[in-house]
Amino acid sequence: MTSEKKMKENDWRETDMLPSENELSIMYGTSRETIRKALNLLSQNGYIQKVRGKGSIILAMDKFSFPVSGIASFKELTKMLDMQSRTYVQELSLAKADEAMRKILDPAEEELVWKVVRVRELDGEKVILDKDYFKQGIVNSLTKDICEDSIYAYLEQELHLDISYANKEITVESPTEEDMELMDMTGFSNVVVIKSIVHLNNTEVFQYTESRHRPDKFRFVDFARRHG
Amino acid sequence: MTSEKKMKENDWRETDMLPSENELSIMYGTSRETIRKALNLLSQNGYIQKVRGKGSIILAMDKFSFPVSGIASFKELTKMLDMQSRTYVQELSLAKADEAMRKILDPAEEELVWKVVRVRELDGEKVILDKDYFKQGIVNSLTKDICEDSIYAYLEQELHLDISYANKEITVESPTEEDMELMDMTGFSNVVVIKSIVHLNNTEVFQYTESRHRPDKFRFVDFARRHG
DNA sequence: GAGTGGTCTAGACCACCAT
DNA sequence: TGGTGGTCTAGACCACTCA
Repeated sequence: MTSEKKMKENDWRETDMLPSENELSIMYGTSRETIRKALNLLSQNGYIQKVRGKGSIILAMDKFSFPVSGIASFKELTKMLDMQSRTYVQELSLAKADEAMRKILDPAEEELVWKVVRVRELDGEKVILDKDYFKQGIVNSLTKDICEDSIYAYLEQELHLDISYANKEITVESPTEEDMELMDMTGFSNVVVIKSIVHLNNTEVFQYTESRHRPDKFRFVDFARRHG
Repeated sequence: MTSEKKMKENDWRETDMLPSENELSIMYGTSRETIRKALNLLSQNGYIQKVRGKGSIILAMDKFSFPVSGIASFKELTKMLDMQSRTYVQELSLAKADEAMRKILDPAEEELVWKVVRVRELDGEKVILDKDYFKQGIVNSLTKDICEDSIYAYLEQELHLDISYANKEITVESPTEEDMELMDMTGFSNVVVIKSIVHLNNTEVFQYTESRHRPDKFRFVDFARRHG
């Protein structure tokens, strides 16, 4: 376990100021540079704010806000929000990549691509349509049970895939016929579309995802800091 | 100038692999830890991908993608995208904060709040409505000329404000009467609303902004890495 | 002036990747 | 096995804040 992780475990929320970096390095029996790396992580994740000459301020956290910006799975999110949810697997197929998918996933010659279409029900309403595409060279087998549970848990815990980062794009579009068919769209004339290209640790693209949300159920929150 | 900045200036785009950290530390005559801090910045900003045991991979950048995630001003964005743009100052007033603004900005007793409403025209269409609120204790004076040019350039270069970070929320809402009045909304039944609370370096809130976009002109791109 | 965070150093050990 | 990035150290100097 790294020192960064050790730091995170402790709770200083009672006060509004962290001990100084020198004090912390003594308290944790580690060097100041190591403490600084840990504090920078906390700062980047929006927990503290460092001010030169003064110290590190603990930021008030809204417990009901959560970062959607990271690579979080649907199952985690509903759990966190304590929502009634169900997942319906609409399609699970393995086929040759079409032109668009070939451009994005760049599969090997003769390599097939998984297509998973899932409908998410929140509090009794079908409000999210997830379309995932995986390269078979990386995800060899996939079952309906896995798709109904959590694909990401399977990829990370069973296949031990080293998932690295995603390029994301959020836009607002008109609903397609598929959207209107599979989601409860009466009274809504737009969908929010989140397109992600997910990379492995070696930068190889292995997944493309299109998550289509009914606009009233969409919310994007960003608390992350950009600079130290 | 810090070493991090020195590093960024150089262009290694021709190849697809960076020299090793040891080589770089010799080339730049600096320590490996310093090189590592610079590379971590590049990694967090999506320019490179570090792989243990191998090296640092230079990621292909789409020149037409740009991060909206940071605190970027409208003027910078239109310049970057080379778009025809105009800004109309619809309202510039100084008044007591109402209930909602008091909760967000937490002004001092008797402190007034600037309200700026601006309409953004892109390629001849009014598609963005920006509503900004500033505490007068921090922004003493504000003119129509400043609002038509760039408020942020004024705040940073003239007032030397130390702007730190913003909490952002993106949702999709129904247009208000004001939206329909001030923007070209015919044929559109939603607006994308980006709400930001902007903090100074000492964590004090000094600005609240609501940026309301016609959905066809909204696009949010995120290339930033979450972990090293 | 004492204390704070910001930056940098020269060296060390480790886990991982390639050959 | 040699090279790579990941982590950590003990010390240094600086810019800034506050009493």
